[in-house]
Amino acid sequence: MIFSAEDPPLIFSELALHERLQKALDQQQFTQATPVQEATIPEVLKGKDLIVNAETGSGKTAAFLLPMLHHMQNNPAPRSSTRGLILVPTRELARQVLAECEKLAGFTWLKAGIITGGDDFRHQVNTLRKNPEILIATPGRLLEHMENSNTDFSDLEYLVLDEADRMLDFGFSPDMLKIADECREERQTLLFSATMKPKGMGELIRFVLTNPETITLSTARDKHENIHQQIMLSDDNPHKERLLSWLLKHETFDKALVFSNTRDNAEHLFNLLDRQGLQVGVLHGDMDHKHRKQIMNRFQDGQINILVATDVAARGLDIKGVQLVINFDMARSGDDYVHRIGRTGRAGEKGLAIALIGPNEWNLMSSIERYLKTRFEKRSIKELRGSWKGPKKVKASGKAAGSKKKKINKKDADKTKARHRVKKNIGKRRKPAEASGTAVDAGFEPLRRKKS
DNA sequence: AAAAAAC
Repeated sequence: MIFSAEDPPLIFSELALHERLQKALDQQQFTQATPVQEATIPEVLKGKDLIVNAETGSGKTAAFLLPMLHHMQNNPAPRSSTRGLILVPTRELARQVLAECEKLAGFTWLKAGIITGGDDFRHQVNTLRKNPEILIATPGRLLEHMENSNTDFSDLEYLVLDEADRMLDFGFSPDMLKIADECREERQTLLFSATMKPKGMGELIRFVLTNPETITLSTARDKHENIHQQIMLSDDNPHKERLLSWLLKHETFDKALVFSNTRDNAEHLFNLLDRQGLQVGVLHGDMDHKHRKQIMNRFQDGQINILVATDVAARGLDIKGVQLVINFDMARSGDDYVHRIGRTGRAGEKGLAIALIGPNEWNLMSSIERYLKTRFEKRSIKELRGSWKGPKKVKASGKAAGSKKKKINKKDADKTKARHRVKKNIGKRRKPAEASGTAVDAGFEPLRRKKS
């Protein structure tokens, strides 16, 4: 099923949600449902298993919270154990989902609890004893509680995987399978992401879901119309650092998010910008939980306006005022890139995303361009212009290619590349189907040669 | 090759 955002918007009251939920929506002045909410809420209420694809910042969280809360509010089950379990990939995202849940459920008696690493274990045992209807959790700590028999999912009605492709990838899938195995079989399972590719994970999905319906909202990764995307070619990291400082000092933004591919480099960039007197913080998985919380709070309420982070901050986080995203290192895949830049341009706002591209990131960048079916705008800063102008033009078939004057018509060049790519892909499709799984998952991988 | 998620 494919929905278009061009249909007239639906007013929340038409969904006939429970009056106490409607009251919370009114209070927060949410009058119109977003397209993903409009498409998903009725289907969840019908009891279907769903795979939902919708772009970053389109309102997916409320799309699963509202129908869950509505159903629970209309069907009280005071003696039931956990009724809804929501799994997310990071602690920060868990806190955010909890906050949204508490807001929407504010006029009901429904309760939500949070179970993540880093927080006090015994305190969480107490939370679980109170038996809230909804649990929001990261997999690792939840499994510990499960092993200690602190949980009971034998009555579970809803299992939700937020950032579902991430939750089912290699890093998380063993934990996910263990958790899903303990959940009541007659439950309803909902998968949400901006970059979900059901074909790439057939077996996992069959294990977790029953007769799922797929809902795909248009423009998941095709358009990103409200995010202006640019690249800057850079010689090396020192050059990138000069570009970074320049951008942070000359661009106008309320908040900026800078992505680095490693924790070490995130720390390094933080120190660099901090020494320059910028209001900056850093976030990565090697920091203790208290510090992580503190930095997030400070970024949220504007005490710092620049956050340097690893991919811990790439998915799901909804921080008001992030108008600039800088990829100091290019994202490792097209999907990672989509999630990173999706921290800006949320809920119809405008945003700017700039990737600094070093000589060894050229191939990565162009494979992401092909994956997104887009061409990034090249930008350079006069005062900081580097010497590297991109890769040397490679000749097509041994004919003269040395002359720099000879410019290839851009459209022709694109066509040539497209043909080349199609041929490669045809070759791949003829291979046995088992190869397709990993190839599709990685985002840009289909365009790369396999390592035999 | 590397981020995240457990203690």
